[in-house]
Order: sequence, then structure tokens, then C-alpha cells
Amino acid sequence: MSNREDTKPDRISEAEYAVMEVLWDKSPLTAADVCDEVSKARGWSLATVKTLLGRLANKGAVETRPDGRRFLYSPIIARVEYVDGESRRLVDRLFGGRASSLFAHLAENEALSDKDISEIEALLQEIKQ
Amino acid sequence: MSNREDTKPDRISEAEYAVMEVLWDKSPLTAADVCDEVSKARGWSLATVKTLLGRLANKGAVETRPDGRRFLYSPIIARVEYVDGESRRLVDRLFGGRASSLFAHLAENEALSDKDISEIEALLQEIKQ
DNA sequence: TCTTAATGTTTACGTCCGTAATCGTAATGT
DNA sequence: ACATTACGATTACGGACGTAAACATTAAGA
Repeated sequence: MSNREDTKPDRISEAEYAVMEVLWDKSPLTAADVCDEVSKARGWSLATVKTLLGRLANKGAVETRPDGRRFLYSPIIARVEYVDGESRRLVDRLFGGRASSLFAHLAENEALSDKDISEIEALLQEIKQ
Repeated sequence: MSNREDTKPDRISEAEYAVMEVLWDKSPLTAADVCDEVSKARGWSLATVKTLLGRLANKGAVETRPDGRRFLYSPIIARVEYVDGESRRLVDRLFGGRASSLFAHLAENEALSDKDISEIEALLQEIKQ
């Protein structure tokens, strides 16, 4: 058994994330619907998708609501929550917890286009209002 | 066998990263020295450290230079290279490849302190020189 | 009613990871 | 010369992951 509402949440794996993405985009969905969607990107079998949905349910990441003889799946954790966790992990692990270091790194390594930079400038203005 | 100078580089795992960190800080080092250093943070046995060094050598992430009957280990891939790869992975996976989206996310979620923001402003000025 | 299709559950299996013990060999101390 | 030590290499082992087949159940069609 995985953890259930007391321990720290299990991490969502790469493959599981692909499933979450379709549920974040639209939910609730049946397993078959999720499979259809996710198969556009990865070419998984229905069996695989069902395994992933089951694991996500165990991890408390998705919720299952019975609909006749089948289930409708919906995300429990929000996308922003997940994205935030992952971002923070990266910043903590590689940049000593300093987000500005991440930013500096991106800037130095040409990872920021001119467009990125002007967008960020605009955001900064907004933040400081 | 892992990949050897033709395939895409194997990823460096979490535990392996801890070993790389000490080598990035100072190198070359013997396995025992790496163990001493890394044991400050994680409490690994020498055996574990040797396993990790071996795996890193196979992955082509560290280089071994014989020194008498033992090896001196040095990083092959640079820290900035690794950090850049990981950062890009995050941006690609979660932000559709747009670094400014990552920035926006951090800004919206209070992950940026006032200090972060002023540092970033300064960086922006510098970039645009 | 009997077969078939749909769906969740269980089991499978190779790989990677974290963590380490064991083995083989060579050096070093006595 | 022999025992001990220091290393690298090999093997181990449980858990997570990616990927999926097999199984059980139940609804629906013939």
C-alpha cells in the first residue's frame, strides 16, 4: 500500500504525469477517454493507462467516482500544485533554494530569448504594480 | 552495459548527483575522500559511494585516473552542463519550453522574495547592458 | 440464456535506483 | 612468508517505473 493521507505525498512519475495532464485539461474522464487522449502523444495500450490510473488513485492524485459499472477519473491535486512542487524541488536541489539563481542561470545560458526577457520585464512591472 | 560515447548521455540520478557535487567542489579525489565529504550530508557507507562512482564512470560522467593501485576521480561533465540540462528539462516538461512561464509561475506563487525580484531586475539590466 | 464486450484488479517482468555486502587482488606491516 | 588492509569489481535485493497481459465481473447483445 502507498501512503494514505498522513505521510508526505508520493511523487508523480513521468508517465503518470502524462495521464494527469489529460485530466487537468478535461475531467472527469473514463479510462478509455484518457487512453484516447494520451495515446496521441505516447502510444500506450489501454492496459497501461489503467495501470497508471490505478497507481495515481493509490497515490491520492486522482479521485474515482463510480458511474454505472465504470469509474470517472478526476485530478485531486491541482496542476499548479504539482508544477510548484517540481519547480521548488529544482530550485532547492540545484540552486540552493534561490529562485534568482535559477533565473540567472537561464539568462547566462541563452535559455532566455529576447521575447522571454521582455515578457519577464512586463511581469516584473506588474508584480511591483 | 550502459551507453558509451554514441547514445544520448544517461541521466545522473539523485544519489549520483550528491557524489558529483563533491567532485565539482574539489577534484580529483579518491573514493575514500569522496566518501568522507559526502558522508557529511548523507550517511553513506564507503561501499555505496564506490557503487555510485562506478556507475558514474560507466555513464561517462566521471573520469578515473590511476594513481598507484587506486583511482582518482574527476568530473567529466561540468556542473553548469548538468544544471542546464535539468533546468531545460523542467522548462520543457512543465512550461512548454517557455522559460518566461516558469518565471511567471515562480512570481505568482510567492516563490520570489523581494530580494529575488530586485536581483532579477539587476540581472535584466545587465543582460540588456 | 449464452456469448461477448467493457472495465477495474492482479500479476508480470525487465530496468533503474538506493544501499550495501562480498569477492578478488595487490600492497603493507610484522 | 603471512596476515591484514585497501581498493576496485561483482553481486544482491527491495522498491519504483514503464509497459502490459491475464483475470474477474458484469452489462449488453444475439
